[in-house]
Amino acid sequence: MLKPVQKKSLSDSVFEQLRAEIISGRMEPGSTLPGERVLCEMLEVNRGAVREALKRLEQARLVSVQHGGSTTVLNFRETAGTDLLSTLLVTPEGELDTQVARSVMEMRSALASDIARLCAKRGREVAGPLAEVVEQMGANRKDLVALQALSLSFWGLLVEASGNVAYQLAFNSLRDSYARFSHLLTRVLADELTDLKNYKAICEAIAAGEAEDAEFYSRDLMEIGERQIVRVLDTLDRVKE
Amino acid sequence: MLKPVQKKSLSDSVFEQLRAEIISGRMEPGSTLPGERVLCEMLEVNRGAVREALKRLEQARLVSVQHGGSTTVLNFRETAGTDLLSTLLVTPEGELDTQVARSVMEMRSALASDIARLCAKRGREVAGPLAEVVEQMGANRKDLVALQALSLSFWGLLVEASGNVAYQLAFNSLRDSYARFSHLLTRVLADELTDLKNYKAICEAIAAGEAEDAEFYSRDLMEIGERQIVRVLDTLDRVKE
DNA sequence: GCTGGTCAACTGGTATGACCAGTTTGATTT
DNA sequence: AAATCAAACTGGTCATACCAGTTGACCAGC
Repeated sequence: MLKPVQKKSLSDSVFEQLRAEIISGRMEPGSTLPGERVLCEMLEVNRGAVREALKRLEQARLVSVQHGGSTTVLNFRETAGTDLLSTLLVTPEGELDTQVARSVMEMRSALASDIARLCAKRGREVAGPLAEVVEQMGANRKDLVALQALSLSFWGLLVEASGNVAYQLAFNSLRDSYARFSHLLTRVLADELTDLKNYKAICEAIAAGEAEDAEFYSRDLMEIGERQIVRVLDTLDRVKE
Repeated sequence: MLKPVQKKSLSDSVFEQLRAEIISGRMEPGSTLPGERVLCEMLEVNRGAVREALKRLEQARLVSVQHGGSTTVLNFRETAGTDLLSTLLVTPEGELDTQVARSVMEMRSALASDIARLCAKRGREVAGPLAEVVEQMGANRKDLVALQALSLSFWGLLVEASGNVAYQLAFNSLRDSYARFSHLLTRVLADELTDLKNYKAICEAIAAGEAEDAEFYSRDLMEIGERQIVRVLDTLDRVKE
């Protein structure tokens, strides 16, 4: 399968470079960035490119820039939003950050169960489309990659029907993080993806408006995958020592 | 109390204007934005300002711009991160969006209980500083505004000690949303803020490493505030009809 | 009739150099 | 020592030119 080649603009490169410096900690929170004109020289680009990159960093809450003053590095852990997760998931060395991965899995479990609960409470109309997805999962029970996509659809429907935008936005960030490593997780999540019984149970609980059941089965389902992934992460950590 | 006046740059204004158009739905997802040069004319600013604003919109995942092609509006509900919450909390008319507020409160409850649980599991060393905050809360039990700040410190410590970056980043967005209306919530949250017994119970559960207790008391505490706020939100909705 | 090439007219991306507007600094004045 | 003020920073705005992808109409050539 061929993928579209990714093309980066200058300001994108500048942005990524500065972001890496900040996230890695090489630029400490509170320290000041070089002036725009200096950055131009160092990076050998024009000032417009630098400014566009700085605006993006500001939007991501990684830096704070003030007219006349200087641009300072923020403590992103205390300011950034969840959209930074997919970036944090990759260490400066390009490897998977296991601690961040654990965080993502924990959040996934917590959100999923509450999403299902809310859905049973006030989004029962989604049970129909949901059942269709589960049916397709049944038809593709041997194709893990297809199941991955269907599972994402399943939870996408659920989170939308939950009527909770906060969860939806957090879900977006989790999904983006997931996308970065989905190919590695296909097999690790096999048990969860093929647990059709649980998907159906969630579906039925929502259709029946049984919030507690929906919450219970979701938590159960999530814990299956979380357990497996944590096991892999623990192994990874042990190997690296 | 005087507050520093906020000074907006041109690109900030452009950004906010376009963001409002997108969030309000006046610009539909999938539709294309006018070209940069056209925007310049319409907004009467130079192209640099427009481009900086577009970069920020891109970073916030509200639009997608491609070289040579056109700039299209994204469905922010399916792409943005939690940092958009504080913006969504205010309707185009400048009022509080009660549905978003409910979402925020629900997420708060879900996160808080899991944060406390994780803290008891692997962040017990925070019990000391935590106890200090609780002690200060006791000393200021009559000053609701002080209690608000201390409560934020309490949860800030907790989320940091939980060792879960995903929760920390989500917490940042919740905190920002909260900040916008904290003055209105001072009295509504009075019962929660003065429930010292519960704060202490959480504190002790964490010190003892009792994850289930920490989770239970947190959920209990959050539900106090959530119940009150939901009651107010329901009233607001009823009045507006 | 289809494929593939070419070209013009879009779109956004980069570059430059000037100037405006706040902030900081430090020498000067009181 | 404290207040003052002007240079020398910093970022913000601007106009203009040109580079670089994208699109679609058009036109060979098989």
